[in-house]
Amino acid sequence: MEIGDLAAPSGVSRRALRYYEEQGLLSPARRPNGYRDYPESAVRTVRQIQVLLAAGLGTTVIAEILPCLADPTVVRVPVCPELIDGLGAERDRISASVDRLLAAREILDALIANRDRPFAASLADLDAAGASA
Amino acid sequence: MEIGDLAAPSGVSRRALRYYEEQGLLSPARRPNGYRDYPESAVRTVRQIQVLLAAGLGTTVIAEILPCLADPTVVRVPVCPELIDGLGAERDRISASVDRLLAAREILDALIANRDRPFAASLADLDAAGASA
DNA sequence: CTAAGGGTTGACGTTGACGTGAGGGTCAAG
DNA sequence: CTTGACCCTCACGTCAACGTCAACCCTTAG
Repeated sequence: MEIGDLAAPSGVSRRALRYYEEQGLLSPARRPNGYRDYPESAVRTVRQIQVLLAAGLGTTVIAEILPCLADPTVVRVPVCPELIDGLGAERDRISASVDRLLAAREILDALIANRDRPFAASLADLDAAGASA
Repeated sequence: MEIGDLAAPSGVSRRALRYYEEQGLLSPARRPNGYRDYPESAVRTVRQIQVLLAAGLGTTVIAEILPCLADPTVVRVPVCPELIDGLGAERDRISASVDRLLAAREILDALIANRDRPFAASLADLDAAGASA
């Protein structure tokens, strides 16, 4: 499939796809005319990339773990060595982010719900989240 | 309290505090010598800012909702008008972010745990998260 | 007096994931 | 054979939340 066929349904821009390739996240084949030729599996890969990017992972880390996620039916995990430790750190970062996101959501919920009443509970939640950060 | 007294325990840099002021998030008084003079309540406010920033809210939005969070014991919510709708949108964004973060964490967990076994369940989770995005 | 360690205001640099043209091939349709 | 819709490769622009450096002032300890 060409870049447009991949971009449209994925909701990701062509520019982003070229950027992903530039960063080593995708390596589409090339047609004789130079056009990029993506396999069907690229759709899934792009979704993986999007999720990991949204989780705050950089393209370089994603480039490292993408091989471990590729073609699960065919290939085995290529034994990522000490990379695992880095992933643990990333995992912790994500967990912390989730906590802060939830705390922020509580604040917003309080603001939305109690549009003209005071709210002390949300501030307590805030302290809890702040202490964990 | 001076800027250093606020920065140190809050874990936020002096530069950040000046930036917050520049963005209208903080308005410390000034000593005769020009030094910023923060009230004790600024500690709490800074934590609020940090949480909301970490939630992906911009400084402009935070500047709008901070008055609604200030001095809950003294002031009442100043009736934020249609701002509430924007907050609802932010809330939804946060919820979506949480979903994606959890999906990403599942991927990482699968990678960490099954360091040499395949993993199909995490890919299903990925599809679910990708569909909601 | 002087050095150390605060503070102040600019103002430019950074980082990451792209946006946005510029300038130019390719290809099926009319 | 030209129009229009794709594609390509540079390559600079953007945006946000600061980092960093410069050049300067204020204050306290020795």
